[in-house]
Amino acid sequence: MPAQATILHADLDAFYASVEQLLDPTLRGRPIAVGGGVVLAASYEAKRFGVQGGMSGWMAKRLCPGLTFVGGHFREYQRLADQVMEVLGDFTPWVQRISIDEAFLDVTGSVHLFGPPHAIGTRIRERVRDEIGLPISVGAATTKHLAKIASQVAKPDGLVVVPPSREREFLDPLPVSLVWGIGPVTRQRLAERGIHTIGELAAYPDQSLRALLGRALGTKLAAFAVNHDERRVRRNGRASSVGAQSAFGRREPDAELIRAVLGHLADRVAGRLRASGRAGRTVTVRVRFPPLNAVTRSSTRRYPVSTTLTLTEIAEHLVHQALADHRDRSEISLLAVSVSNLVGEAAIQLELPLLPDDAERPGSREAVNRWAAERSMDAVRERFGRESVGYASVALSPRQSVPDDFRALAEHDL
DNA sequence: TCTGGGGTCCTAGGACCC
DNA sequence: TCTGGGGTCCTAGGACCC
Repeated sequence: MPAQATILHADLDAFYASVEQLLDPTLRGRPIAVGGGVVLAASYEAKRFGVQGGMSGWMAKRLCPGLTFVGGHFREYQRLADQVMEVLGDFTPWVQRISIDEAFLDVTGSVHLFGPPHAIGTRIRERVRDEIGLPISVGAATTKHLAKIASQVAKPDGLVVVPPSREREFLDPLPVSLVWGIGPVTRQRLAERGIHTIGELAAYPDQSLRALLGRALGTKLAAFAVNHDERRVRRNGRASSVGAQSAFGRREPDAELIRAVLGHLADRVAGRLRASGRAGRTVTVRVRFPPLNAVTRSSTRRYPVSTTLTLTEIAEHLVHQALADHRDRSEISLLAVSVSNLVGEAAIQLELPLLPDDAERPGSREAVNRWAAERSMDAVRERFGRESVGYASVALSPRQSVPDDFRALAEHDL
């Protein structure tokens, strides 16, 4: 029984951009960005100029005048990433995919088949390069967290193995921002205390850390500092919430706009819920007021929701509530709808007495009608495509909106 | 020319129950 | 007839991740 686990973190490099360069050889070696109005991904050649994901297109162009924007081949991203995950699965059944382009592998039991961590990492990188044509970085260590840091250090296109005896030596000089869970706000808060490196973080008293960052994060970081970290690689579970959002620039929040956008969002969300046989009791909306302040309103229902019409009505009510609380704001720039507190099919199909006609109550005539109408619409769409029937997609500055195929990449399994 | 979209987890206060 | 403590659920906001 091995006392120590061996965990790998495999992470495709500048994934979307690498796929574009794979598909079109004339793009190789050049600074490119996937996207347009906003940068969804940048190649390493572009990153050298400071171009980053999430950045607006004009800003990226200003940093890197030679930048080429390419339209996304979103289906290809999914297909190629799935192929990579299959390769990973050849080395161990213990693969935890954490996003489209990265995964943890527990290879503790694979060492007798494939050799030490360094050999496994090397073999994975060769196979992904030879069989799929993409660069991938790999980190290896005794915990997930450390393996992930190692792969970040390995990038681009590298392999870093942290031997168990040299963990402190490896970690201490690294910036705290490499620690999972430390973002800009926490990094700033730590910097104000003179903490910049992981070594300095480790030396900081646990109590003070908790006082500074709150119980959960403080405890987590304290545990991390002494390497008492979560190391179990779980296989992937199901999502616990489903949502959709749409940004549309500054608009006056008139009732018509709100109904149109929410109808569209609710359609996406409820459609995915029905497709996976789930429904959720809590409906949350988010309203963003320019430039970036957002408020949320939520409502937990007695019965789980999965029809577009019901979800739209609830969301509309919540949005109007939020707007009423912020009458001073004359414009909004984003609406979001999400459903949580999910339950499975069995819990949805409750038979209840058919008394008052409440659209949210399972078994009521109205609920059955809605459900049936939308299920038949789902069926038509399945055969003839999403656009064939149903809620007209909202014609809001279409150049700003992101294609459905791109949205699908970010969806978690329901 | 301002900043996309899909998620998870934590905190804090209040309601309510035992 | 005042007080207490714990647990659970809900709501709103926020940090963070990819």
